[in-house]
Amino acid sequence: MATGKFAKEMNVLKEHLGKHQLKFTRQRELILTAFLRQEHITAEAMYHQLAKTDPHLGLATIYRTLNLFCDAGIAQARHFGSQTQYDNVAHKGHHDHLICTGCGKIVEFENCEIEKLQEEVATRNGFTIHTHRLELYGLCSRCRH
Amino acid sequence: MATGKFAKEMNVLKEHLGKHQLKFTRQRELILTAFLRQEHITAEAMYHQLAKTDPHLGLATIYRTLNLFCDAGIAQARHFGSQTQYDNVAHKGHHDHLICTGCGKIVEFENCEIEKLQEEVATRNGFTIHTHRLELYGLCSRCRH
DNA sequence: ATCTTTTTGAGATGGCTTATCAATTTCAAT
DNA sequence: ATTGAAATTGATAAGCCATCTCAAAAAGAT
Repeated sequence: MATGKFAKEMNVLKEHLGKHQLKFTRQRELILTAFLRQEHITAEAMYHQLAKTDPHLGLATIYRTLNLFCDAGIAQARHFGSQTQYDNVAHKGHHDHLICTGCGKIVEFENCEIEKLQEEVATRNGFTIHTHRLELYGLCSRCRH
Repeated sequence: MATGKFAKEMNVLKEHLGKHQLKFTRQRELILTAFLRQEHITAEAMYHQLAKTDPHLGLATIYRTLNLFCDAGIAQARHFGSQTQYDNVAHKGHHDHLICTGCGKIVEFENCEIEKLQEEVATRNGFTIHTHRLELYGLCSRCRH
C-alpha cells in the first residue's frame, strides 16, 4: 500500500498492473506523479516537461503510459485540434470544459445542477454513473470578433 | 436565390462566399449536395463516394470544402478516433450518450434542461456554443450485478 | 543469482490533414 | 462575348501526431 500525496491513484495503477500481468516501473511511477500534478496535458508537453529532469525518457513511453492510465481509469483521452489531451480524471469529477474552437482556450467550470440532471437521466435508464465527460465547444469572446 | 431541395444551405454558402470574396464552383456545389444527404461523414468517405461519379475530384478539395462549410456554419468538425467527422448541422436530432463500461452498451438521450444550463454556463463565461459533447460512463443495470 | 516476461528508448513507419504550385476556372469589367 | 485579375483545383509533397518495431534493459518470480 503506497502512501503519500498521490497514494490513491498509485494504488489504482498497481492494482491495474497486477490484474494484467504488467510491471511497476520507474518510468510509470515517474509519469504518474507528473501527470497527477496537472489537470490535463498532451504527451508532447509532458515529454518536454520531463526531459528537464529525465532526458532519456522516450516519447513513445509517454504515449504508452498515458494510454495505460486511460485503461486504468486514471486518465481520459480527449481529441482537440490535431492533438490528444490526457485529462486527469481525479480533477474531472467536478470540472467540465468550455473549449474555444478558435484559439484552443479551455475554461473549466462546475455546475451541480447539470450533474444532478445527469444523475436523473442515468437513474431513469438504470445506469450508475462513474465518470462523465462534458465539453462545450464554441468561440470565446475574443475569437468571436 | 437558389431553389430546390437544399436551397437554404446553398444560399447560406453563397452568402458566405460573397462575404469573403470566394467563388461559387462546380465542385463546391457538388460537394455540398452530397454532404447534405448525410448526417455525418469523413472526408475520405466522401472522396470515395464521389469518385464513382467524379473520378477527378481531389481529396484535398474535399478537405478544403468541408472546412469551408464549417466556416460557413453548415458543417461541424468533430474528432472521433483518429479521423475527423464532419457533421451536418441541419440534422438537428442532437443526442447525448450513456455508455456502459461493462458491456459497451450505448443509450442515447436528450435533455433540454441540461442544454439550457449549458447555455447559461457558456454565456456567463463569454462563450457562444456551437456544439457540445456529453457522455456519461457507468454500469447498466445488468452489468452492475 | 537465475530466468522468463515485460518494458524501454530510438528511430522507423503509418495515417490523416494541410501546404505547394502550375494549370484551370470564375466573374466582374469591359 | 472577351478580357484579365483573382481564386480554385488536382496531384502530390510535406507535416504532424501517434503507434509500431526490435534489440537491450529492467522487473519480479523462483
